[in-house]
Amino acid sequence: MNRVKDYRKQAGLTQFELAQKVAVARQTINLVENDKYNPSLDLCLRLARALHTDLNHLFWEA
Amino acid sequence: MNRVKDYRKQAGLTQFELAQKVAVARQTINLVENDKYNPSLDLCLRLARALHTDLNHLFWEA
DNA sequence: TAAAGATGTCATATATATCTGACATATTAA
DNA sequence: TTAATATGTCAGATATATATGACATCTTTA
Repeated sequence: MNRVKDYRKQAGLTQFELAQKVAVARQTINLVENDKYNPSLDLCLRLARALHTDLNHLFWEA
Repeated sequence: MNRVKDYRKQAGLTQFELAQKVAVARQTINLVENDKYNPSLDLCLRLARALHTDLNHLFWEA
């Protein structure tokens, strides 16, 4: 239950546009948003920067 | 340049003990601490919980 | 000292993240 | 309604995270 989709929509980006920003395939964004797998830390960092937030906001639940 | 080693030492754990807590091999902890590769988000989350901290403290640099 | 424990590293094997290409459906715009 | 765009998903291929076993070095303790 990460917050990638929320932050992406708030940024007005499509899955494809976000994928380009972080240099992965669109399918990868789709799978991450739907918790279909487990992204690498490096991808998580790129997502957080592309969405102007940080790791905790995207992926941490207290 | 993550902070896993700092938090592990502060917790008084060896690489082997931390590895057991998060259910990976000792070598995996060693490689993560020395930035030899790119752990999965799931492992990052387990490390953060085992070390009583969060993703940003372990892996985020402003 | 010597022995035990901790760490760094290698080589090989396996599981899985990620890619490419494709197609179906849903949503939005002409 | 049609055309274009966005999303969800599948199958097959490749790259890489992680495991296992082993060994060397360094540090700590008996």
